[in-house]
Amino acid sequence: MLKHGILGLLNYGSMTGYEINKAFKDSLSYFWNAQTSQIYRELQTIKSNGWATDEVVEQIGKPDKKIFTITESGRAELNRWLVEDNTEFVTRIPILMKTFFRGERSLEENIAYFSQLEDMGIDFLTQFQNEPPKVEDYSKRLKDPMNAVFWEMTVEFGKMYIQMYFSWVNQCKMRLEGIKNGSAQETPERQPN
Amino acid sequence: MLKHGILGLLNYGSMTGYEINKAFKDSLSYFWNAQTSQIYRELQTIKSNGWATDEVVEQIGKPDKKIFTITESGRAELNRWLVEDNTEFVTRIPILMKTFFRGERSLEENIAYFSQLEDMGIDFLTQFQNEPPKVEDYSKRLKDPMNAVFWEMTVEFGKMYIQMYFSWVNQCKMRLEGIKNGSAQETPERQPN
DNA sequence: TGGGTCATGTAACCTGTTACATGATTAG
DNA sequence: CTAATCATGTAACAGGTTACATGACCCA
Repeated sequence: MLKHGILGLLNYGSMTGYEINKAFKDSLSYFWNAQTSQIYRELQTIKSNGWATDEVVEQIGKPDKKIFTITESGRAELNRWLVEDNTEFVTRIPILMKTFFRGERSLEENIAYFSQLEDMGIDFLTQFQNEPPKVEDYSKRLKDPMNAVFWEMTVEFGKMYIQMYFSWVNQCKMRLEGIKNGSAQETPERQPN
Repeated sequence: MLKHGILGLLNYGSMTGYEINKAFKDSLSYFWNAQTSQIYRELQTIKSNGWATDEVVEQIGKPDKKIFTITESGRAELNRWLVEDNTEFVTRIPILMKTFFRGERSLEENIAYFSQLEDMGIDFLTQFQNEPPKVEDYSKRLKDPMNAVFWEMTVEFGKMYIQMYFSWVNQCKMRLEGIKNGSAQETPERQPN
């Protein structure tokens, strides 16, 4: 998956590991985390699979750099992956894993927990609004405006997700507050379907 | 994370690896995939960390089974994890990774792609409605009704997520259909903020 | 006689995380 | 003088995936 993300970026134009890392942070990091070390490792694999070639360029006043260029075989692999029909719907959501077992802690602590989740969402949103995904810079060379349509779609997903997330968090918080204030119908003894 | 999920289940009552696997499929699998082999491996680690003990029980007409029981130290670890404040907001979403690079393919193919995403959502929803998360069975021994509140919250998240997902997919599909039918304002040349 | 349930895993590989390492240039 | 930017990674470990292996019992 990460391999194919890198391949996709290289398809926009030749880049160094450093640039890929930045491009990643500026766009894909909103829904996919990748460590710098992992990117360099994947580049090795990509090269040894023949999906890209590299060229070392010496620089004055700066460290040497290694520019990766996608090959025909790499482009074929990218397209194979794009067309392949195996993406799974289920995504690991760490927040839900924790929420699931929260019955173990006190009511007050759990109300605070949801406030904390709310804060996390706000932090993400702030970051998202201050430094919105900006792949545009990396693809000036790409004349095809269709790419931008898909970038926007992933951004749109992000916006809708955050909105949904906030309403979920608030709903959970309100429910716990209802229980705290002793409204009996909030505790599920025989909840309706 | 998986370790702590298993620990959480063991906290509801002693179980074999087989039962944990089933409990997982019936509840946590809606937001966390785990292979059977992985569960057995994690149980080894859990045991060697002293978070659970095991007891082999011979059976007639059935294979022997190994019942795991959470220890005080395991319960402490579960609570440490629950209280710990390190859950990251960003989740890897494979579907977005693919969508991001879809500009590479044709319009028609991309419209079909979103139909396919829609079908995936429908499949998930069907499965979700036919066999809804049912942890209840595994926790009859737990008198505390508070647990169910949190289980329901994760189910609620799932419902809201699917809804959001469907409206995103349809919105994307409609946008592509708009482009296909030649409405110029859909192609982003200078899109507004 | 064929498929489902019960019940255990191992081995190899791939992917992700954490910690460490180096060092010059440039802008404030 | 200090922090950021540029630019490369390695090593070790943790977590996830795929393939394989075994075998009895029960129900239709």
